[in-house]
Amino acid sequence: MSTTPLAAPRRATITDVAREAGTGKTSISRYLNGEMSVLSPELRARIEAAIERLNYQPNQMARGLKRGRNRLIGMLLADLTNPYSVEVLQGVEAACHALGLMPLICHAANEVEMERRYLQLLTTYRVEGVIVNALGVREETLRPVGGGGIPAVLVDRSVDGLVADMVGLDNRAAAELGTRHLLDNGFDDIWFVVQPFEQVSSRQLREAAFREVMSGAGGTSSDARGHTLVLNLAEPVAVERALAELDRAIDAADGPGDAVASVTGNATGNATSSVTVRTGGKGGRIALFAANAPVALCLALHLKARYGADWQARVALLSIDDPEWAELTGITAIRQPTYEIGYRAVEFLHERIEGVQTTARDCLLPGELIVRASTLR
Amino acid sequence: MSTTPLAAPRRATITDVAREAGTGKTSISRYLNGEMSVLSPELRARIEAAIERLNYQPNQMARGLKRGRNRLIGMLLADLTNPYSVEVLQGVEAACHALGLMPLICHAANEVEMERRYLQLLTTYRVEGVIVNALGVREETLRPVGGGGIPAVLVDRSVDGLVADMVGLDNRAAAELGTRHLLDNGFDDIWFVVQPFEQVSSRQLREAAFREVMSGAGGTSSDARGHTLVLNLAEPVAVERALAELDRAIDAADGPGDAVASVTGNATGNATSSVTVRTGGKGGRIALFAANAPVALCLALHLKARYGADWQARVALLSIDDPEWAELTGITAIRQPTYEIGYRAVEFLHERIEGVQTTARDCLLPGELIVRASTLR
DNA sequence: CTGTTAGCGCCTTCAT
DNA sequence: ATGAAGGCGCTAACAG
Repeated sequence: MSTTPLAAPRRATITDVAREAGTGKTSISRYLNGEMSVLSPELRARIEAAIERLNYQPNQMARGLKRGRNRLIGMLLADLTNPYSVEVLQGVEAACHALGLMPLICHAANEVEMERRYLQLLTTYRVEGVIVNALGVREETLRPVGGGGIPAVLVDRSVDGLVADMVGLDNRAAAELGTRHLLDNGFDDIWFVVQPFEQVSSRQLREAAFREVMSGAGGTSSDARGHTLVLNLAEPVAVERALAELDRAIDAADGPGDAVASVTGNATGNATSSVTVRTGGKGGRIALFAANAPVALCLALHLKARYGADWQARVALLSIDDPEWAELTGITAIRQPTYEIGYRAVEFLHERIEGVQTTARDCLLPGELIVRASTLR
Repeated sequence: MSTTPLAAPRRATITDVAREAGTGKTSISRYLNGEMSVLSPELRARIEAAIERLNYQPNQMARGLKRGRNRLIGMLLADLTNPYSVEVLQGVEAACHALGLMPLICHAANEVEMERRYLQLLTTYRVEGVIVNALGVREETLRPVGGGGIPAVLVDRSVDGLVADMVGLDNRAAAELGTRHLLDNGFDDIWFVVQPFEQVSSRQLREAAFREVMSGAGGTSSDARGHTLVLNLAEPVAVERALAELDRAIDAADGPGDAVASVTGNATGNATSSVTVRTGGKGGRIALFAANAPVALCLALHLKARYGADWQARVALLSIDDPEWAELTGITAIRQPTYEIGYRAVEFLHERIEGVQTTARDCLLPGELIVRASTLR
């Protein structure tokens, strides 16, 4: 209704309130900090009124400066574009809310340089702790943080050389779960597709677990073959090359009866070639195991472009991460307990901030397999 | 390599640096603020060295307290789950980066109460301005902000009663673009599906523009029918009901030549069964115009569940917003210039912070139609 | 060119 | 139960 007044002179300070309430700053401060028991009901009422009248709101910065803690924590995200991040964030926010913390969210957009800058910026704002889910974090990058005295907890990936709490998916179990599912459903030619994993512990673990299960399966079941394909999403040409390799395998695997030889190598140039001989039947349908949602999306888009809307008839797709389009497209997925990951991360951090000195803890949460049409039969 | 030292005594202060450099705080301060021209090269070098040695990093909070500005701006998002928000955010971050601002990102998770709390919290941290993309913002909610003296710029929606800059999609043009596209491609039964739009200006505008075009079309072309369907995503039962209504329409419109009776009920048990007799030709295919991505996703999921993977053969889907799964599923979309929206918002805000006093400005950016298989033929 | 002196808004002894 | 004084880390006049 009424137009808001344009006059916005200057926010009331504690001094203003004191004057308005006819008392000293100390009492106001006490009121603000909830030390009610030490204030006469009378004074308390006056203060309350003054605050109301002046629409006073304490300046967090000033409080922080004085008491040394500003209730700010940093949350460094490598990639908000990844639904995983947003979901984790929800948990983080909920926990912060519950613990009276304010998360400073920083989005590095997959740029290592950004990560460094943000970390340094957070430090500059004297955040009380940091939750890190970054790409290029190396021990030295985090030095100003982990070492500099401000507590840090890692999400999804650990950083070697840096001892810190970390919380994330139980990668081994998840990769095993997925691989077994594929094997159990008769797929004997499985491609694990993952972004460059040398630097990222979670990817490493997933890939290793996949390989382990596959090699075990080789002995047990007929002769399942497992391949690892690296998909460097940041390098379009590398992606091209990797996908082409995949296409060859798919084409070769398709169709019944006749034997086909396929030579494959990985994208890093450090080619790991493998020769496989198919023996046919419907069972020849290849299965793709995407290490995370971005990879799965890339694969799905490519396959759809190449084989048409019906691409799933030729290839099965399973992904770690359960993005919103998974249900729509019918791919099976391993959903991460993202919300809880975020929540726990904050809890850990909070404990550290409160001075807990335990040795670094790891919290590995289980993933949930969501079977959809893609990997059945 | 080396384990990070656990000793993390206390961050160096400007005083420490001064002592270390054998000079006064003022010079340090000058150095920090880039007033190099006023420092002897010699002193400057000593300062540089001292800072390096102590790994000193100025305390932003303290600076902010003193100079009255902390370079912090608030960014209130109604729903980070909506890809739109994340994309806008990227623009915001880029702009902040360029302008030396630090965005404090707040995610209200579609809860009006949260929005209020965050707004108040931001105020408490003395942010210099706020970018608001909220759900339940009413003039009074923003009072502490817009009126309280701290500049605000609105994104995507305007708030009546509140005069402030706003930047967003040119909703009228976008809705027209989409509707015309549908009409041009022979669809004569179009459903505009939107979340409750009484409170949200952008939704209102889109719906109105849709209706306008449709009524115009009724006169010109044959006799196109336009419907508006409200989908309250927050109310599962309401969603059920709305989707059931849609199903009826789809069943009725479908199929060529021969008459077919189909009985349908929805899953809630609260069955709204309907017997329909199809009469039409291919032209009878209904088109759905989703007002944004969340709506489109909801529709797509439902349709897929009801009509199977081939649902697009029965219904065409066009959406404002171009989520990552749009390409995958082949629906046509109107992509918003999200990045630019975010970028401009920050620019506006920055100007306000710098004291620009112009009357409230609106910046309406055009959407881009991306035609895909769904709405062709 | 460089250092001294006051605060910014708040919390915290320490008296009263 | 209440208030006065000092200081958190930094900047901004003023002197030298």
